[in-house]
Amino acid sequence: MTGPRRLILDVLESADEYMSAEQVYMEVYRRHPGVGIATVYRTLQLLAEVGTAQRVNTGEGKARYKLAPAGERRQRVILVCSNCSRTIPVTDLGDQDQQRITQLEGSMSRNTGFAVAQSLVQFFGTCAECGSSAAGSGRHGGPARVSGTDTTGY
Amino acid sequence: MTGPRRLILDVLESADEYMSAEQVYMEVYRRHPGVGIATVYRTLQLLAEVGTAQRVNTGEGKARYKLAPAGERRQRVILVCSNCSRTIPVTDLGDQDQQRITQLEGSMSRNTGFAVAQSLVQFFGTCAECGSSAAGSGRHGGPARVSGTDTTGY
DNA sequence: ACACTAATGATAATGATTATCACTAAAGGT
DNA sequence: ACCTTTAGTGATAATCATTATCATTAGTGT
Repeated sequence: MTGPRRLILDVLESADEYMSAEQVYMEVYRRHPGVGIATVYRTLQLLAEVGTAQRVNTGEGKARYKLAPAGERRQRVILVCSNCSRTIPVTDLGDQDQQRITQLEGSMSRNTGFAVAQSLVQFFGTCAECGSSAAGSGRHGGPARVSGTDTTGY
Repeated sequence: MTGPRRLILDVLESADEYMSAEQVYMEVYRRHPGVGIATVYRTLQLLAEVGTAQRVNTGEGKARYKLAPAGERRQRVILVCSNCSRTIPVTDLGDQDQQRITQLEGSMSRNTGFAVAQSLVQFFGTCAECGSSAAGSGRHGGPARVSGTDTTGY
């Protein structure tokens, strides 16, 4: 664990949204100029391989990274706002929702023989802020919590 | 509807998997050299905008396209094999599975205020062929059907 | 035939990512 | 301490997918 790597890890730790490599680099640069962007890319790739970071592709033409939650989450759910292009990780998925994904996984495995190792569920649409505040293209909010008791089952 | 566009559409029609822009171009070229790759990109983008084609990002660093099914499917499920890198669209999702996704959408909307317009569920893992045949990196099979009565509910 | 527009093909330009390469710092052996 | 090896680094060139540019062409209506 070298200096630059530690720094990049810290930057990821202090973020709650998915960050692009460039965003990571800018923050790294702000805290300690002199670290090359190549190292950022290398380290992000390394972290993703090792499983420390998660990598997603939201369709912007670049990858985004986030620190993997402690409990080794195989199932990731993210909301991608088509308006402000925020990428909101759903950090605390409710039991019911988690089960739904697990059931989907089982269904795939059963019906197609595909052995699922990881799941990525992406919802595209309009985030709460963009939905209420007419339009605009601002930047706002934090990660989403979705747990809670889902009495309706819907 | 011009010649090149017709041709590109035909190519997409005759494929059952998601194709990269380059794959489309190669097939277009095979059938009728002279069509530029720029036109392929332009047309794919157009088709995706209009909703005729679906565009997904599997994490390879390039987009893949497939003709959108007739019934305007908002919910897409694809299996991405980490071994042979096949991208298998799940064309015929069972009612139960479809409902599960709809329920997930509802859950998001209810808990975070995010208005879901489209869903993309990606499962990463090992496809049946790669799973059984030890390893290797071949190319095989067609699209997956997942309907059928799911008695276990799992 | 004539002007007008949308579409095309070739190619340059861009943006994200990866590869190369010389250099440094840490680690090990002697 | 000295030499060797190795992993990691920063700068930068190279690559890959995609988009923009631009002159040319194919239609279309007059």
